[in-house]
Amino acid sequence: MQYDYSNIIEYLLHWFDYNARILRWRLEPKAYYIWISEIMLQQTRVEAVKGYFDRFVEELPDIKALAECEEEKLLKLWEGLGYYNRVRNLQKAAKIIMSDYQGRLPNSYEELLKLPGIGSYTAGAIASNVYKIPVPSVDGNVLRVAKRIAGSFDDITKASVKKQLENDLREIMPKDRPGDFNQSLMELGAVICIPNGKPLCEQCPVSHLCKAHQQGIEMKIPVKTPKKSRKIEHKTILLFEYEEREELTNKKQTHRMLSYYLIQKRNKKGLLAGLWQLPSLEGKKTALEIEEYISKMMQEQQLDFGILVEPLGEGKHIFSHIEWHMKGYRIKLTSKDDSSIVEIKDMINQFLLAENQESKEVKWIHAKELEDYALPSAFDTYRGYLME
DNA sequence: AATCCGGGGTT
DNA sequence: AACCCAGGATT
Repeated sequence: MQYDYSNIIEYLLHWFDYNARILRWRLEPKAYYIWISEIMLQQTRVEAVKGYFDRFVEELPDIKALAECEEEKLLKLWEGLGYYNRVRNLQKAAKIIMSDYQGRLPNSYEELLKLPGIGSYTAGAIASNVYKIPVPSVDGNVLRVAKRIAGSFDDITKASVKKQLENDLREIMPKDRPGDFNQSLMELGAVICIPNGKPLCEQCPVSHLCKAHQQGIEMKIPVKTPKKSRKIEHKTILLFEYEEREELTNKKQTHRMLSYYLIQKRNKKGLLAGLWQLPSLEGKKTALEIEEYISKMMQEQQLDFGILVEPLGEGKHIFSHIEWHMKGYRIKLTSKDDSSIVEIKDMINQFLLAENQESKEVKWIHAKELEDYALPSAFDTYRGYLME
């Protein structure tokens, strides 16, 4: 054992009894709720999860409902939470649970670990909280808290350091309240022994046992190797628009114009997998390049449409590991003859295929229909240009 | 062991 | 602008 943490248990549990935040999955700690919350909480703050959790379990109240949910609806429920593989794995696991585990979450650490989306942290969290199994669940909070208490300069980005801590904690888990002990470590990390800024050691129930506090080196721990800098990608966002005349029976108006916009399904793998996007091109194109591009394409498709290219300004979106620097254009298509929107749609589809992009589903929608499709916030700069 | 995968709040 | 978050899967 590298460090003996057994002295902190009683203080942390007592502190937790009086200071635990009130969270829905704590009030009603069903296996399904614990599972869903733990997946949502991966790399995501409690405050961000609350609303998503309530909506999710209302729409999908049990494992069966989750297993049977349409992917489109699932992604919409997850839209904005990020790391979308989490929700795909959630459903994969739900299907496995329905077919192999009689619809109930497995009740051992090892079996939980086999399910997609469940690693050592989540398996420990479910096992200890739902089934009272004395196993640790080590996340970023626990690593920070533990290393400060031990006064250790171990690099917590190393997998070996996490494994060592898991082993040390496994030996001293309180048999009566393993779940509460795990939660108390995380709660302390989230509220007192915080990641950004100075920890609130005056309020800490274990400051008298904390090596970092004794030596005044709280801010020097934990040690982490810096992350790789973000890569910058330049993109051109295309807002294809087409107006159609809608006849009205209304006496005051005989008709009105309705706008269609083009959205496109993203690849099944990679960034924002399976979500929708506005069609885009690599690099920042000029308006002239866009016009030439489409003219050429119309010739090849032997269709003649009027086009109007309007610059929509620049936008930026920052992911954790990539930056998108975007330039947008509205491309308004106007019919010169009786050609239907079907032909235009085909033309655009061909256009996108011809540009050596993967074959992706495209859809013409009204602005209002956007609420049915998961269009991530990376496109917020241009979302506002969609009008009814 | 590195790299990929979001989005938003803090400092 | 940099850092981090109730991490896991893939390479």
